[in-house]
Amino acid sequence: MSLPHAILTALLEKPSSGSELTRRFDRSIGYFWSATHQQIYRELGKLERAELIRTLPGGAPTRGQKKEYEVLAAGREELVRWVDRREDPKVARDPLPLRLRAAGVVGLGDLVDELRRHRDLHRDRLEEYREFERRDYPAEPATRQERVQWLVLRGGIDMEAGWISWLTRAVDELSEEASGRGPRS
Amino acid sequence: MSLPHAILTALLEKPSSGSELTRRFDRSIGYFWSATHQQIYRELGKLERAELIRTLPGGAPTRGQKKEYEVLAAGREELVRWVDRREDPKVARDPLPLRLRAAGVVGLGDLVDELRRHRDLHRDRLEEYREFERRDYPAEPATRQERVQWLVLRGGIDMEAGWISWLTRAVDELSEEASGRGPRS
DNA sequence: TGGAACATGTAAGGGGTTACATGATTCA
DNA sequence: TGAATCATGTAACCCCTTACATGTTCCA
Repeated sequence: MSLPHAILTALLEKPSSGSELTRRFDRSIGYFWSATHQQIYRELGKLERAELIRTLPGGAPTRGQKKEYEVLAAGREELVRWVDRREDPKVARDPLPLRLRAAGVVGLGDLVDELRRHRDLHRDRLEEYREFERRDYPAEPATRQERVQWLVLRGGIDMEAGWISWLTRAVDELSEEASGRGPRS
Repeated sequence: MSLPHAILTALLEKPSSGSELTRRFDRSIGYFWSATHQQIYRELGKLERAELIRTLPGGAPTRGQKKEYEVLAAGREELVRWVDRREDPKVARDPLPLRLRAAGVVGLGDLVDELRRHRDLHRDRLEEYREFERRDYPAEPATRQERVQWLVLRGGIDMEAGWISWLTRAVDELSEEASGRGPRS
């Protein structure tokens, strides 16, 4: 039940249409959640039927026209309840370590190359996040909202750095084994 | 499509029944994937119908009796294909940073306490993983399978350490704000 | 005016979560 | 023999993913 609350948060930060929300999920919210436009439109419909959000007056009723939404008081109250809820951490879910473990049984194949590729993709993402940080938080943030958004961004940065560190070690140890000629790359 | 392959891996490592698999998922495989017994039984049925696994001869046909499965050649081949597949990294999905971001808009409430609670839970899990490491890998592992399993475990350890580091920083910065009296705890 | 890009929406299929059900085993 | 536990299994619901569909706006 995180998507509706992520949408409520985004709409409180700034009233938006479905396509704008999709773009914002690809960017700042995407550090820890992703959503396709289909999910977002379906969820917007649900939230509107539940009277937690409404379309801004003057919204076009037809298909293909932008429809802007804003959060109603009931929506904000629901979000407060969600923030204050006690909820245990979920186990991370990532196929790559699983594939590595499978490779321990059936052989490495080209998996070390795949690990290198992932390491490089994470490096790219890390660089992108660091660029966001330089651009959006050049100085100590003033408001609580900015400080919290910065914290979340640094969570994304730490996460990417962690992956890179682990993948580097894995590539290092496994390429020794694969080649017998010492680490590559 | 990771669960069936996680099950194939586990069964190759050691033929097991559904309940045994459930316990093994709670332990070593669970660093990066979790599954309930319902998921596992459903998936075992699918894998058996697809003739990727079979019940060991002498398995009891009735309900309530243990049924041990082993992997067939086709199952191993499917696992090899999965390991060699090229698949991009997924975005992490975690509600806690989202809740933090929501708190930036609607107010912190008791969220800092919740962050402390999560930090402590991650500390417990980290300690548990480190205990596994001490117990299961006291010396340099000899086989590829052991080295890979150790790498996966260290991935879990790194991940937990990353969470603890981030949560500590978040608690530190936000408790200053919440109290105005400097960091607590 | 016609094609490309944009915006919203529908539908199908699969995985995950939760609640519940049934047979077997164990043991007081 | 009856309750507790174990092992397997069924069912319902919701979210996520992918493919596809329809209307609008922009612009060469």
